Amino acid sequence: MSVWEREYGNTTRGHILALLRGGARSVDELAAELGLTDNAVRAHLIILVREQLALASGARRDGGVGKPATLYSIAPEAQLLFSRAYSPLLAALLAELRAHETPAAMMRLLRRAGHRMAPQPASGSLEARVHAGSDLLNELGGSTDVARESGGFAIRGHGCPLAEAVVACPETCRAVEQMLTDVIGTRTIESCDRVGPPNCHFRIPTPV
DNA sequence: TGTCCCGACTGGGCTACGAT
DNA sequence: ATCGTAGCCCAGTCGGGACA
Repeated sequence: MSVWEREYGNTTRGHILALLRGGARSVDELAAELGLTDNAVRAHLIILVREQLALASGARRDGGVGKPATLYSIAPEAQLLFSRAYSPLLAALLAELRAHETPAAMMRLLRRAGHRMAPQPASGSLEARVHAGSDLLNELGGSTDVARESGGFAIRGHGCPLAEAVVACPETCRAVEQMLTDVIGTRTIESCDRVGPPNCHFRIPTPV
Protein backbone atom coordinates (compact mmCIF):
# COMPACT_ATOMS: atom_id res chain seq x y z
CA MET A 1 0.00 0.00 0.00
CA SER A 2 1.43 3.39 -1.00
CA VAL A 3 1.66 6.40 1.31
CA TRP A 4 -1.07 8.01 -0.74
CA GLU A 5 -3.45 5.08 -0.32
CA ARG A 6 -2.75 4.91 3.42
CA GLU A 7 -3.35 8.63 3.93
CA TYR A 8 -6.10 9.37 1.42
CA GLY A 9 -7.12 6.00 -0.07
CA ASN A 10 -10.90 6.13 -0.36
CA THR A 11 -11.44 9.74 0.67
CA THR A 12 -12.60 12.68 -1.43
CA ARG A 13 -9.09 14.14 -1.31
CA GLY A 14 -7.74 10.82 -2.56
CA HIS A 15 -10.17 10.92 -5.48
CA ILE A 16 -9.18 14.51 -6.27
CA LEU A 17 -5.49 13.55 -6.29
CA ALA A 18 -6.25 10.58 -8.51
CA LEU A 19 -8.07 12.83 -10.99
CA LEU A 20 -5.26 15.39 -10.94
CA ARG A 21 -2.77 12.67 -11.78
CA GLY A 22 -4.59 12.35 -15.08
CA GLY A 23 -4.04 16.03 -15.87
CA ALA A 24 -4.80 19.54 -14.72
CA ARG A 25 -8.45 20.26 -13.94
CA SER A 26 -10.56 23.21 -12.90
CA VAL A 27 -12.68 23.27 -9.75
CA ASP A 28 -15.84 22.83 -11.80
CA GLU A 29 -14.45 19.85 -13.70
CA LEU A 30 -13.44 18.15 -10.45
CA ALA A 31 -16.85 18.92 -8.92
CA ALA A 32 -18.65 17.41 -11.91
CA GLU A 33 -16.53 14.26 -11.88
CA LEU A 34 -16.90 13.79 -8.14
CA GLY A 35 -20.57 14.71 -7.96
CA LEU A 36 -19.89 17.51 -5.46
CA THR A 37 -20.38 21.23 -5.43
CA ASP A 38 -17.60 23.60 -6.39
CA ASN A 39 -17.30 24.77 -2.79
CA ALA A 40 -16.77 21.26 -1.49
CA VAL A 41 -13.98 20.69 -4.02
CA ARG A 42 -12.44 24.05 -3.21
CA ALA A 43 -12.29 23.21 0.49
CA HIS A 44 -10.37 20.02 -0.30
CA LEU A 45 -8.09 21.79 -2.76
CA ILE A 46 -7.18 24.37 -0.12
CA ILE A 47 -6.02 21.56 2.15
CA LEU A 48 -4.20 19.73 -0.66
CA VAL A 49 -2.39 22.91 -1.70
CA ARG A 50 -1.50 23.66 1.92
CA GLU A 51 -0.05 20.15 2.23
CA GLN A 52 1.88 20.75 -1.02
CA LEU A 53 0.18 17.81 -2.73
CA ALA A 54 -1.53 19.96 -5.35
CA LEU A 55 -0.86 23.36 -6.87
CA ALA A 56 -2.55 25.97 -9.05
CA SER A 57 -0.72 25.38 -12.32
CA GLY A 58 -2.35 27.93 -14.60
CA ALA A 59 -5.59 29.27 -15.95
CA ARG A 60 -7.78 28.35 -18.86
CA ARG A 61 -10.27 30.31 -20.87
CA ASP A 62 -12.68 28.27 -22.97
CA GLY A 63 -13.69 31.06 -25.29
CA GLY A 64 -16.51 32.32 -23.11
CA VAL A 65 -16.68 35.39 -20.97
CA GLY A 66 -15.81 35.55 -17.31
CA LYS A 67 -12.85 34.97 -15.09
CA PRO A 68 -10.49 32.29 -16.45
CA ALA A 69 -10.76 29.00 -14.58
CA THR A 70 -7.80 28.17 -12.35
CA LEU A 71 -6.27 24.83 -13.23
CA TYR A 72 -5.01 22.57 -10.47
CA SER A 73 -2.36 19.91 -10.90
CA ILE A 74 -0.64 17.33 -8.78
CA ALA A 75 2.51 18.75 -7.15
CA PRO A 76 5.74 17.16 -8.46
CA GLU A 77 6.72 16.15 -4.91
CA ALA A 78 3.38 14.38 -4.49
CA GLN A 79 4.12 11.98 -7.34
CA LEU A 80 6.45 10.13 -4.98
CA LEU A 81 3.51 9.33 -2.72
CA PHE A 82 1.90 7.24 -5.44
CA SER A 83 4.85 5.00 -6.05
CA ARG A 84 5.10 1.55 -4.55
CA ALA A 85 8.05 0.65 -6.74
CA TYR A 86 11.02 2.16 -4.88
CA SER A 87 11.04 -0.15 -1.89
CA PRO A 88 10.78 -3.49 -3.75
CA LEU A 89 13.19 -2.28 -6.43
CA LEU A 90 15.74 -1.31 -3.76
CA ALA A 91 15.30 -4.64 -2.00
CA ALA A 92 15.69 -6.55 -5.27
CA LEU A 93 18.72 -4.50 -6.28
CA LEU A 94 20.43 -5.09 -2.94
CA ALA A 95 19.66 -8.81 -3.03
CA GLU A 96 21.12 -9.04 -6.53
CA LEU A 97 24.25 -7.13 -5.50
CA ARG A 98 24.61 -9.31 -2.46
CA ALA A 99 24.51 -12.42 -4.64
CA HIS A 100 27.31 -11.19 -6.88
CA GLU A 101 29.58 -9.06 -4.68
CA THR A 102 31.88 -10.08 -1.85
CA PRO A 103 30.82 -9.04 1.66
CA ALA A 104 33.70 -6.55 1.77
CA ALA A 105 32.64 -5.01 -1.54
CA MET A 106 29.04 -4.75 -0.32
CA MET A 107 30.20 -2.91 2.81
CA ARG A 108 32.22 -0.45 0.73
CA LEU A 109 29.33 0.09 -1.65
CA LEU A 110 26.82 0.75 1.12
CA ARG A 111 29.15 3.06 3.00
CA ARG A 112 29.62 5.10 -0.15
CA ALA A 113 25.84 5.17 -0.58
CA GLY A 114 25.44 6.37 3.01
CA HIS A 115 28.03 9.05 2.36
CA ARG A 116 26.04 10.23 -0.65
CA MET A 117 22.84 10.37 1.42
CA ALA A 118 24.40 12.51 4.15
CA PRO A 119 23.53 16.23 4.04
CA GLN A 120 25.77 18.91 5.57
CA PRO A 121 27.39 17.88 8.87
CA ALA A 122 25.53 19.12 11.93
CA SER A 123 27.06 21.68 14.26
CA GLY A 124 27.00 22.26 17.99
CA SER A 125 27.52 19.96 20.93
CA LEU A 126 27.65 16.19 20.50
CA GLU A 127 24.15 15.94 21.95
CA ALA A 128 22.84 18.51 19.46
CA ARG A 129 24.48 16.67 16.57
CA VAL A 130 23.04 13.33 17.72
CA HIS A 131 19.60 14.94 17.79
CA ALA A 132 20.23 16.21 14.26
CA GLY A 133 21.00 12.64 13.21
CA SER A 134 17.82 11.40 14.84
CA ASP A 135 15.83 14.17 13.13
CA LEU A 136 17.33 13.17 9.79
CA LEU A 137 16.22 9.56 10.26
CA ASN A 138 12.74 10.79 11.16
CA GLU A 139 12.64 12.93 8.02
CA LEU A 140 13.43 9.79 6.05
CA GLY A 141 10.42 8.04 7.53
CA GLY A 142 11.87 6.67 10.72
CA SER A 143 10.57 7.09 14.24
CA THR A 144 13.59 7.56 16.46
CA ASP A 145 14.58 9.24 19.67
CA VAL A 146 17.82 9.98 21.48
CA ALA A 147 18.84 8.37 24.73
CA ARG A 148 21.87 8.79 26.96
CA GLU A 149 23.83 5.60 27.36
CA SER A 150 26.95 4.86 29.33
CA GLY A 151 29.82 6.38 27.43
CA GLY A 152 27.73 8.39 25.01
CA PHE A 153 24.37 8.54 23.28
CA ALA A 154 22.13 6.23 21.32
CA ILE A 155 19.59 6.78 18.57
CA ARG A 156 16.81 4.31 19.16
CA GLY A 157 14.22 3.52 16.54
CA HIS A 158 10.71 2.18 16.68
CA GLY A 159 10.73 0.29 13.42
CA CYS A 160 13.00 1.00 10.47
CA PRO A 161 12.49 3.32 7.48
CA LEU A 162 14.37 0.83 5.29
CA ALA A 163 12.81 -2.33 6.70
CA GLU A 164 12.15 -4.05 3.37
CA ALA A 165 15.71 -3.41 2.18
CA VAL A 166 17.18 -4.49 5.52
CA VAL A 167 15.31 -7.80 5.37
CA ALA A 168 16.68 -8.40 1.85
CA CYS A 169 20.15 -7.18 2.74
CA PRO A 170 21.06 -6.62 6.42
CA GLU A 171 24.17 -4.67 5.35
CA THR A 172 21.82 -1.81 4.41
CA CYS A 173 22.21 -0.59 7.99
CA ARG A 174 25.85 0.22 7.12
CA ALA A 175 24.68 2.91 4.74
CA VAL A 176 22.66 4.52 7.52
CA GLU A 177 25.59 4.11 9.90
CA GLN A 178 27.85 5.97 7.48
CA MET A 179 25.24 8.67 6.88
CA LEU A 180 24.92 9.26 10.64
CA THR A 181 28.70 9.24 11.08
CA ASP A 182 28.98 11.98 8.44
CA VAL A 183 26.17 14.09 9.89
CA ILE A 184 27.14 13.71 13.56
CA GLY A 185 30.83 14.06 12.78
CA THR A 186 31.93 11.24 15.03
CA ARG A 187 31.98 7.45 14.87
CA THR A 188 28.48 5.98 14.92
CA ILE A 189 28.13 2.26 15.57
CA GLU A 190 25.20 0.33 14.15
CA SER A 191 23.67 -2.23 16.51
CA CYS A 192 20.22 -2.61 14.98
CA ASP A 193 17.83 -5.33 16.04
CA ARG A 194 17.12 -7.48 12.98
CA VAL A 195 15.40 -10.34 14.78
CA GLY A 196 11.88 -10.01 13.49
CA PRO A 197 10.84 -6.61 12.07
CA PRO A 198 14.00 -4.44 12.01
CA ASN A 199 14.48 -1.80 14.71
CA CYS A 200 17.11 0.91 14.36
CA HIS A 201 19.74 1.31 17.09
CA PHE A 202 22.89 3.37 16.66
CA ARG A 203 25.42 4.04 19.41
CA ILE A 204 27.47 7.24 19.44
CA PRO A 205 30.32 6.97 21.98
CA THR A 206 31.64 10.22 23.41
CA PRO A 207 35.01 10.84 21.72
CA VAL A 208 37.92 10.56 24.15
C1' DT B 1 -28.98 6.31 25.02
C1' DG B 2 -28.12 11.10 24.76
C1' DT B 3 -24.74 14.54 23.91
C1' DC B 4 -20.88 16.57 21.92
C1' DC B 5 -17.43 17.16 18.44
C1' DC B 6 -15.62 17.13 13.95
C1' DG B 7 -15.27 16.46 9.10
C1' DA B 8 -17.73 16.82 4.82
C1' DC B 9 -20.83 19.13 2.34
C1' DT B 10 -24.46 22.63 0.66
C1' DG B 11 -26.47 27.07 -0.40
C1' DG B 12 -26.34 31.87 -0.69
C1' DG B 13 -24.13 36.14 -1.17
C1' DC B 14 -20.40 38.59 -2.59
C1' DT B 15 -16.17 39.88 -5.40
C1' DA B 16 -13.02 39.45 -9.41
C1' DC B 17 -12.40 39.22 -14.10
C1' DG B 18 -13.05 39.56 -19.01
C1' DA B 19 -16.22 39.90 -23.08
C1' DT B 20 -19.79 42.51 -25.26
C1' DA C 1 -22.26 49.59 -17.98
C1' DT C 2 -23.85 45.08 -18.16
C1' DC C 3 -23.56 40.26 -18.21
C1' DG C 4 -21.69 35.66 -17.49
C1' DT C 5 -18.42 32.77 -15.25
C1' DA C 6 -15.26 31.56 -11.59
C1' DG C 7 -13.48 32.13 -6.95
C1' DC C 8 -14.05 33.13 -2.07
C1' DC C 9 -16.32 33.34 2.39
C1' DC C 10 -19.63 32.20 5.81
C1' DA C 11 -23.50 30.06 8.09
C1' DG C 12 -25.90 26.06 8.46
C1' DT C 13 -26.95 20.89 7.93
C1' DC C 14 -25.83 16.08 8.19
C1' DG C 15 -23.71 11.87 9.59
C1' DG C 16 -20.40 9.23 12.12
C1' DG C 17 -17.48 8.46 16.05
C1' DA C 18 -16.23 9.20 20.92
C1' DC C 19 -17.66 9.44 25.48
C1' DA C 20 -20.22 9.72 29.85
